[in-house]
Amino acid sequence: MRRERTDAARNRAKILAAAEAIVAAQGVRGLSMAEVAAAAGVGVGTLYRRFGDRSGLAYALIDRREREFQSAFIEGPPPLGPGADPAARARAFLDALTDRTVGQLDLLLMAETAGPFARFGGAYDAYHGHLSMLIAQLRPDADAYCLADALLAPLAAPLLAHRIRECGVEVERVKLALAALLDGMTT
Amino acid sequence: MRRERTDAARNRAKILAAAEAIVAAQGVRGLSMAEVAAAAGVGVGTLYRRFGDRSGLAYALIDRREREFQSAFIEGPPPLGPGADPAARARAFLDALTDRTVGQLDLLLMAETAGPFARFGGAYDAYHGHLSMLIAQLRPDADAYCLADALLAPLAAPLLAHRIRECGVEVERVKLALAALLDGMTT
DNA sequence: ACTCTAAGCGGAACCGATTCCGGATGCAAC
DNA sequence: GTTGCATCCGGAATCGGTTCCGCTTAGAGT
Repeated sequence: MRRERTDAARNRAKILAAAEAIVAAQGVRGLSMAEVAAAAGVGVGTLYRRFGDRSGLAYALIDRREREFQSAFIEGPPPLGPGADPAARARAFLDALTDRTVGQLDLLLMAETAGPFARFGGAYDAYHGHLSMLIAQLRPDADAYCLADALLAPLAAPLLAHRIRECGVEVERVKLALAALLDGMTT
Repeated sequence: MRRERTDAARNRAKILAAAEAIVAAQGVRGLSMAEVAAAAGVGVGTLYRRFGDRSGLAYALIDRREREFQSAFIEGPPPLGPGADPAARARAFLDALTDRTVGQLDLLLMAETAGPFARFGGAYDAYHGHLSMLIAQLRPDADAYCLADALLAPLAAPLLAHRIRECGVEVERVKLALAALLDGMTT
């Protein structure tokens, strides 16, 4: 694994900047690979080598925006970070994850085209690992691995988008329902 | 809403039969709109008028296969159908739904490309309505609507496919985890 | 400074989903 | 049996993601 060539790094930055600008101007719908390439002044091949595919590009944009969230629950202050008791941390984590998911809904919808795991795997695994650790502390006898999936699944972008945008469900209700499940599990 | 024209009905049947045959012969991967149209002896436009898009076609194939499941939990014998207590029905329902989801994984993956709701809405709504009714009986004070979503979400095809195929998780574990959540909710 | 090579580049070509629209056809009314 | 027309049909054209491959270049070694 050697260092990225300087021209490659420059192109990566140009592409991300161009993509960010297009999303800001036209929304996620307008984010076509050809257009991003043209705006960044590179060939489409370059986008694909760098990001794999359209979801990969979306994921890179998301990743950039939430680097700090990822570290907040790993090493930040309580209740998200270490220090609080596991139940409070889990609750805070699910609440925070709900908010950031709602905040990035369009990009997530685009990134999850091929399922949440194709490229989004990295971040999902981080969330899953964190939550299953907390659950294991709460209920050492339970299948923390599967339970973590079950608590994370309701935050899938397509479901949230549908309920919030089409059905008028409030974000708070979603948080409360998850918290209720978590409580039930703890008891 | 008038009756479907006879040539249209005939074409619908030819298309479904051709699609079924292609899936049987080459799997879901080989199911391209152009190929289905050619095999059915119709134009691609006909596929789109009938089924809307690729997911719509996949959904039609699924729907055809599980008509009986849909009625089993509405009017069949207990524990799935009416007669058993709500907790047992909910448990049986989730178990059965898990099995049929795993059984149709490839088609579901194809159908859910644009989120589980674009076209899959009909069936999802049926499941959701049924489960929330049961939950409302168990916990009249809870937000049955959101809780039903939360229990159904872990059965999303992309997640199940990933866990079962890539991570080697057993179907039974998934069922047990869901049952545990349900128990916690009931208590 | 020069050479060599792995890494990177651009954009044409490809592929499959989706749209469009002029022409054909079922069928209900007469 | 004929007519009127809403519905349906076919397939060419479009559109955008993805792949491919011959050319270019950064940068390590000499």
